[in-house]
Amino acid sequence: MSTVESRAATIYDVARRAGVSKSTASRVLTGQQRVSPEAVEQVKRAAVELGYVRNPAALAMSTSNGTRVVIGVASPRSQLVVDDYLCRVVATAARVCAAERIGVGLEAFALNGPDSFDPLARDPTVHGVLLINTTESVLNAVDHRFAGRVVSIGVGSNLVPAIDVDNYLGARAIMCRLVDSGRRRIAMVTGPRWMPCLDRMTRAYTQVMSAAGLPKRTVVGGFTAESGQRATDAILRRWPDVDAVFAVCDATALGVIATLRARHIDVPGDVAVAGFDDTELAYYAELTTATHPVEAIAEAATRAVLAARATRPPDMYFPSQLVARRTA
Amino acid sequence: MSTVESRAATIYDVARRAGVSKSTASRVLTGQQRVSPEAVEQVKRAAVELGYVRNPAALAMSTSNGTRVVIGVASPRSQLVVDDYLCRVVATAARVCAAERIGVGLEAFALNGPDSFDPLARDPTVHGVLLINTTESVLNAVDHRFAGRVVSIGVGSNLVPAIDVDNYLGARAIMCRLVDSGRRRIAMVTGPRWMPCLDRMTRAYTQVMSAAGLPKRTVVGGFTAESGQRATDAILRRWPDVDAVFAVCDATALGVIATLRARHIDVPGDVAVAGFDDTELAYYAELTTATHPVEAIAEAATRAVLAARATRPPDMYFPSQLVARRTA
DNA sequence: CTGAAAGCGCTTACAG
DNA sequence: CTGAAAGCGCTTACAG
Repeated sequence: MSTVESRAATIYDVARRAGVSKSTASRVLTGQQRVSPEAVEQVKRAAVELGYVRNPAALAMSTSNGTRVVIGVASPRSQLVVDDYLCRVVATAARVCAAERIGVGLEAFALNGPDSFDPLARDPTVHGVLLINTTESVLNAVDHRFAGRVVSIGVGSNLVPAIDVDNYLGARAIMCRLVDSGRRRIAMVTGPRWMPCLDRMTRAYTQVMSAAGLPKRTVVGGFTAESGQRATDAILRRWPDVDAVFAVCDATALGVIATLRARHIDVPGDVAVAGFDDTELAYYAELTTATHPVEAIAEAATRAVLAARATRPPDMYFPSQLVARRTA
Repeated sequence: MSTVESRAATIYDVARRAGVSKSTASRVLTGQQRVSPEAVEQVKRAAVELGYVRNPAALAMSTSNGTRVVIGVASPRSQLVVDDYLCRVVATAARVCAAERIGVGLEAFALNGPDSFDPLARDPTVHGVLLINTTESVLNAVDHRFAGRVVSIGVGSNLVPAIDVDNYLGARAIMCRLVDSGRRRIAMVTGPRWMPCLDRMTRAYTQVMSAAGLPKRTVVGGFTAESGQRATDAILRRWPDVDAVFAVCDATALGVIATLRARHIDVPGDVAVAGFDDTELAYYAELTTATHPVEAIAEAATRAVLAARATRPPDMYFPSQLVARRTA
């Protein structure tokens, strides 16, 4: 339908075609009240016919709307580690934002300090923020002016909605499978202590173990195979009778398996191992795990930020399904 | 050094601090001639002291500079398939662009037709384009006005520089290893026919085979394990005596290995298998492969697009190293 | 070499 | 309910 022009249609083109002023066209397009039904009708039609998409650069100039959605990754030493998970979030956001001609940026910021959010808050090019690996300290630093334009893929706050995987129920499903299949001396490899979105998984572990009258055994890990290796060393040293290990992510679980097998401990014969995320690696390693719909989460979070509603959107937790394979 | 303000510094702030006009400040900041050394000095200092980063939204308004770098993925049926590789490119671009407050977008566009580039060319929010999986037809559609602002991660053209892995030498190294280790009936699983950046790999295969006086055997594959499975079926049907398979990517090679082993064909005893990319999966599968420095390539390509030089940058081919493991 | 002015596309008080 | 005008931050002819 859109006419082929040498340049994209502007609001001026739309207004002229609809026979109204720029102001009226703008009111219609921004969905304001106080416009006659006819004007609404004309403008909307003109916009469709011209294939109009508003220029976010111009919007950013007149409001402080911003031209980009920043993916803000909280990390110690504010150094950016780009793993698989983060890549998928960024790519999804870039795809979703493209339809509105908004760009995506990727930045690390400091874990602590009340000013951690300042650079973003002061940057007029920032339309909204997707928080990754949030901490309470970061959440507290979020400016009120950002309400409705920040969401957290992780834990939320009064101001910031959480949109994340339901890793509590996912972890529960895994733990129940371990217990139901007769495992009793189950250790858990957690993530870094400062990452509160993993607390839900630790809670699931603790509750299932308590309910079954079993002793809790946790060690701190990271998101890498190497951390799984170190964790396994620690577990075997402290609890040589361990008969199952549950790790917060697949990469770690793979490191656990490799270390166990290197010590001639059979998986799953001697020790069952389960991860979380259901990555491609897990499929090849026949690893028991739980799904993590990263793209769906990232898309929902991005849309929430783009919408920039005045009110805080509700939290959303995406279901995680148990994927039973050979290792547990 | 930068003073903490409630808003980011504008060029007006810089000009005032330097004691010159906005125009002069702009000339200095854009690196034009015709400015006194003193003015240059003052303005530069003021910019540093204020932590000035120019607002790309405003730039985009006055020039047609654009606020985002679009990652344009050519694909049949213009449907976007986001794989690992693409994710890494997007995340890298998003990280590099963030420093200049530019955003990144991810879009698919049609493989054919002289108009495929039009929507991008007409969009004033587009600062530059990173082409992925380019074809000649797409390259021909690139507008002259985009010279210096498009680079191709793949094949290039007169107008568009290529920045990519040197998959010719990488493939050669793999082929030489296969031949040197005594393999003689070597099949190659190529990529989709329309993807010209893979021609360099096919050429390496052909040349090594010719030089060794061996017969060429190629089948078409994709970038997935399933395509490796189908390719293996075809290879075993046509050349049951095959003793090595070289696939254009690790995912395909893994599919090849799985299929061979399912048929009780030993890898590497009966058939050696090699891939390309050196992904994490390859490490776990002990797959012989060649490195593919995706992040370095994406960073170089992004910087070239951001620089937006008037002249076409030179082509760049990043070296690929052989990674010898168990499968070949 | 330098400044005042116009303009990019949009929104939003301000008058009607 | 509607239009004319100002303004967001920048660059670039246009005069000096």
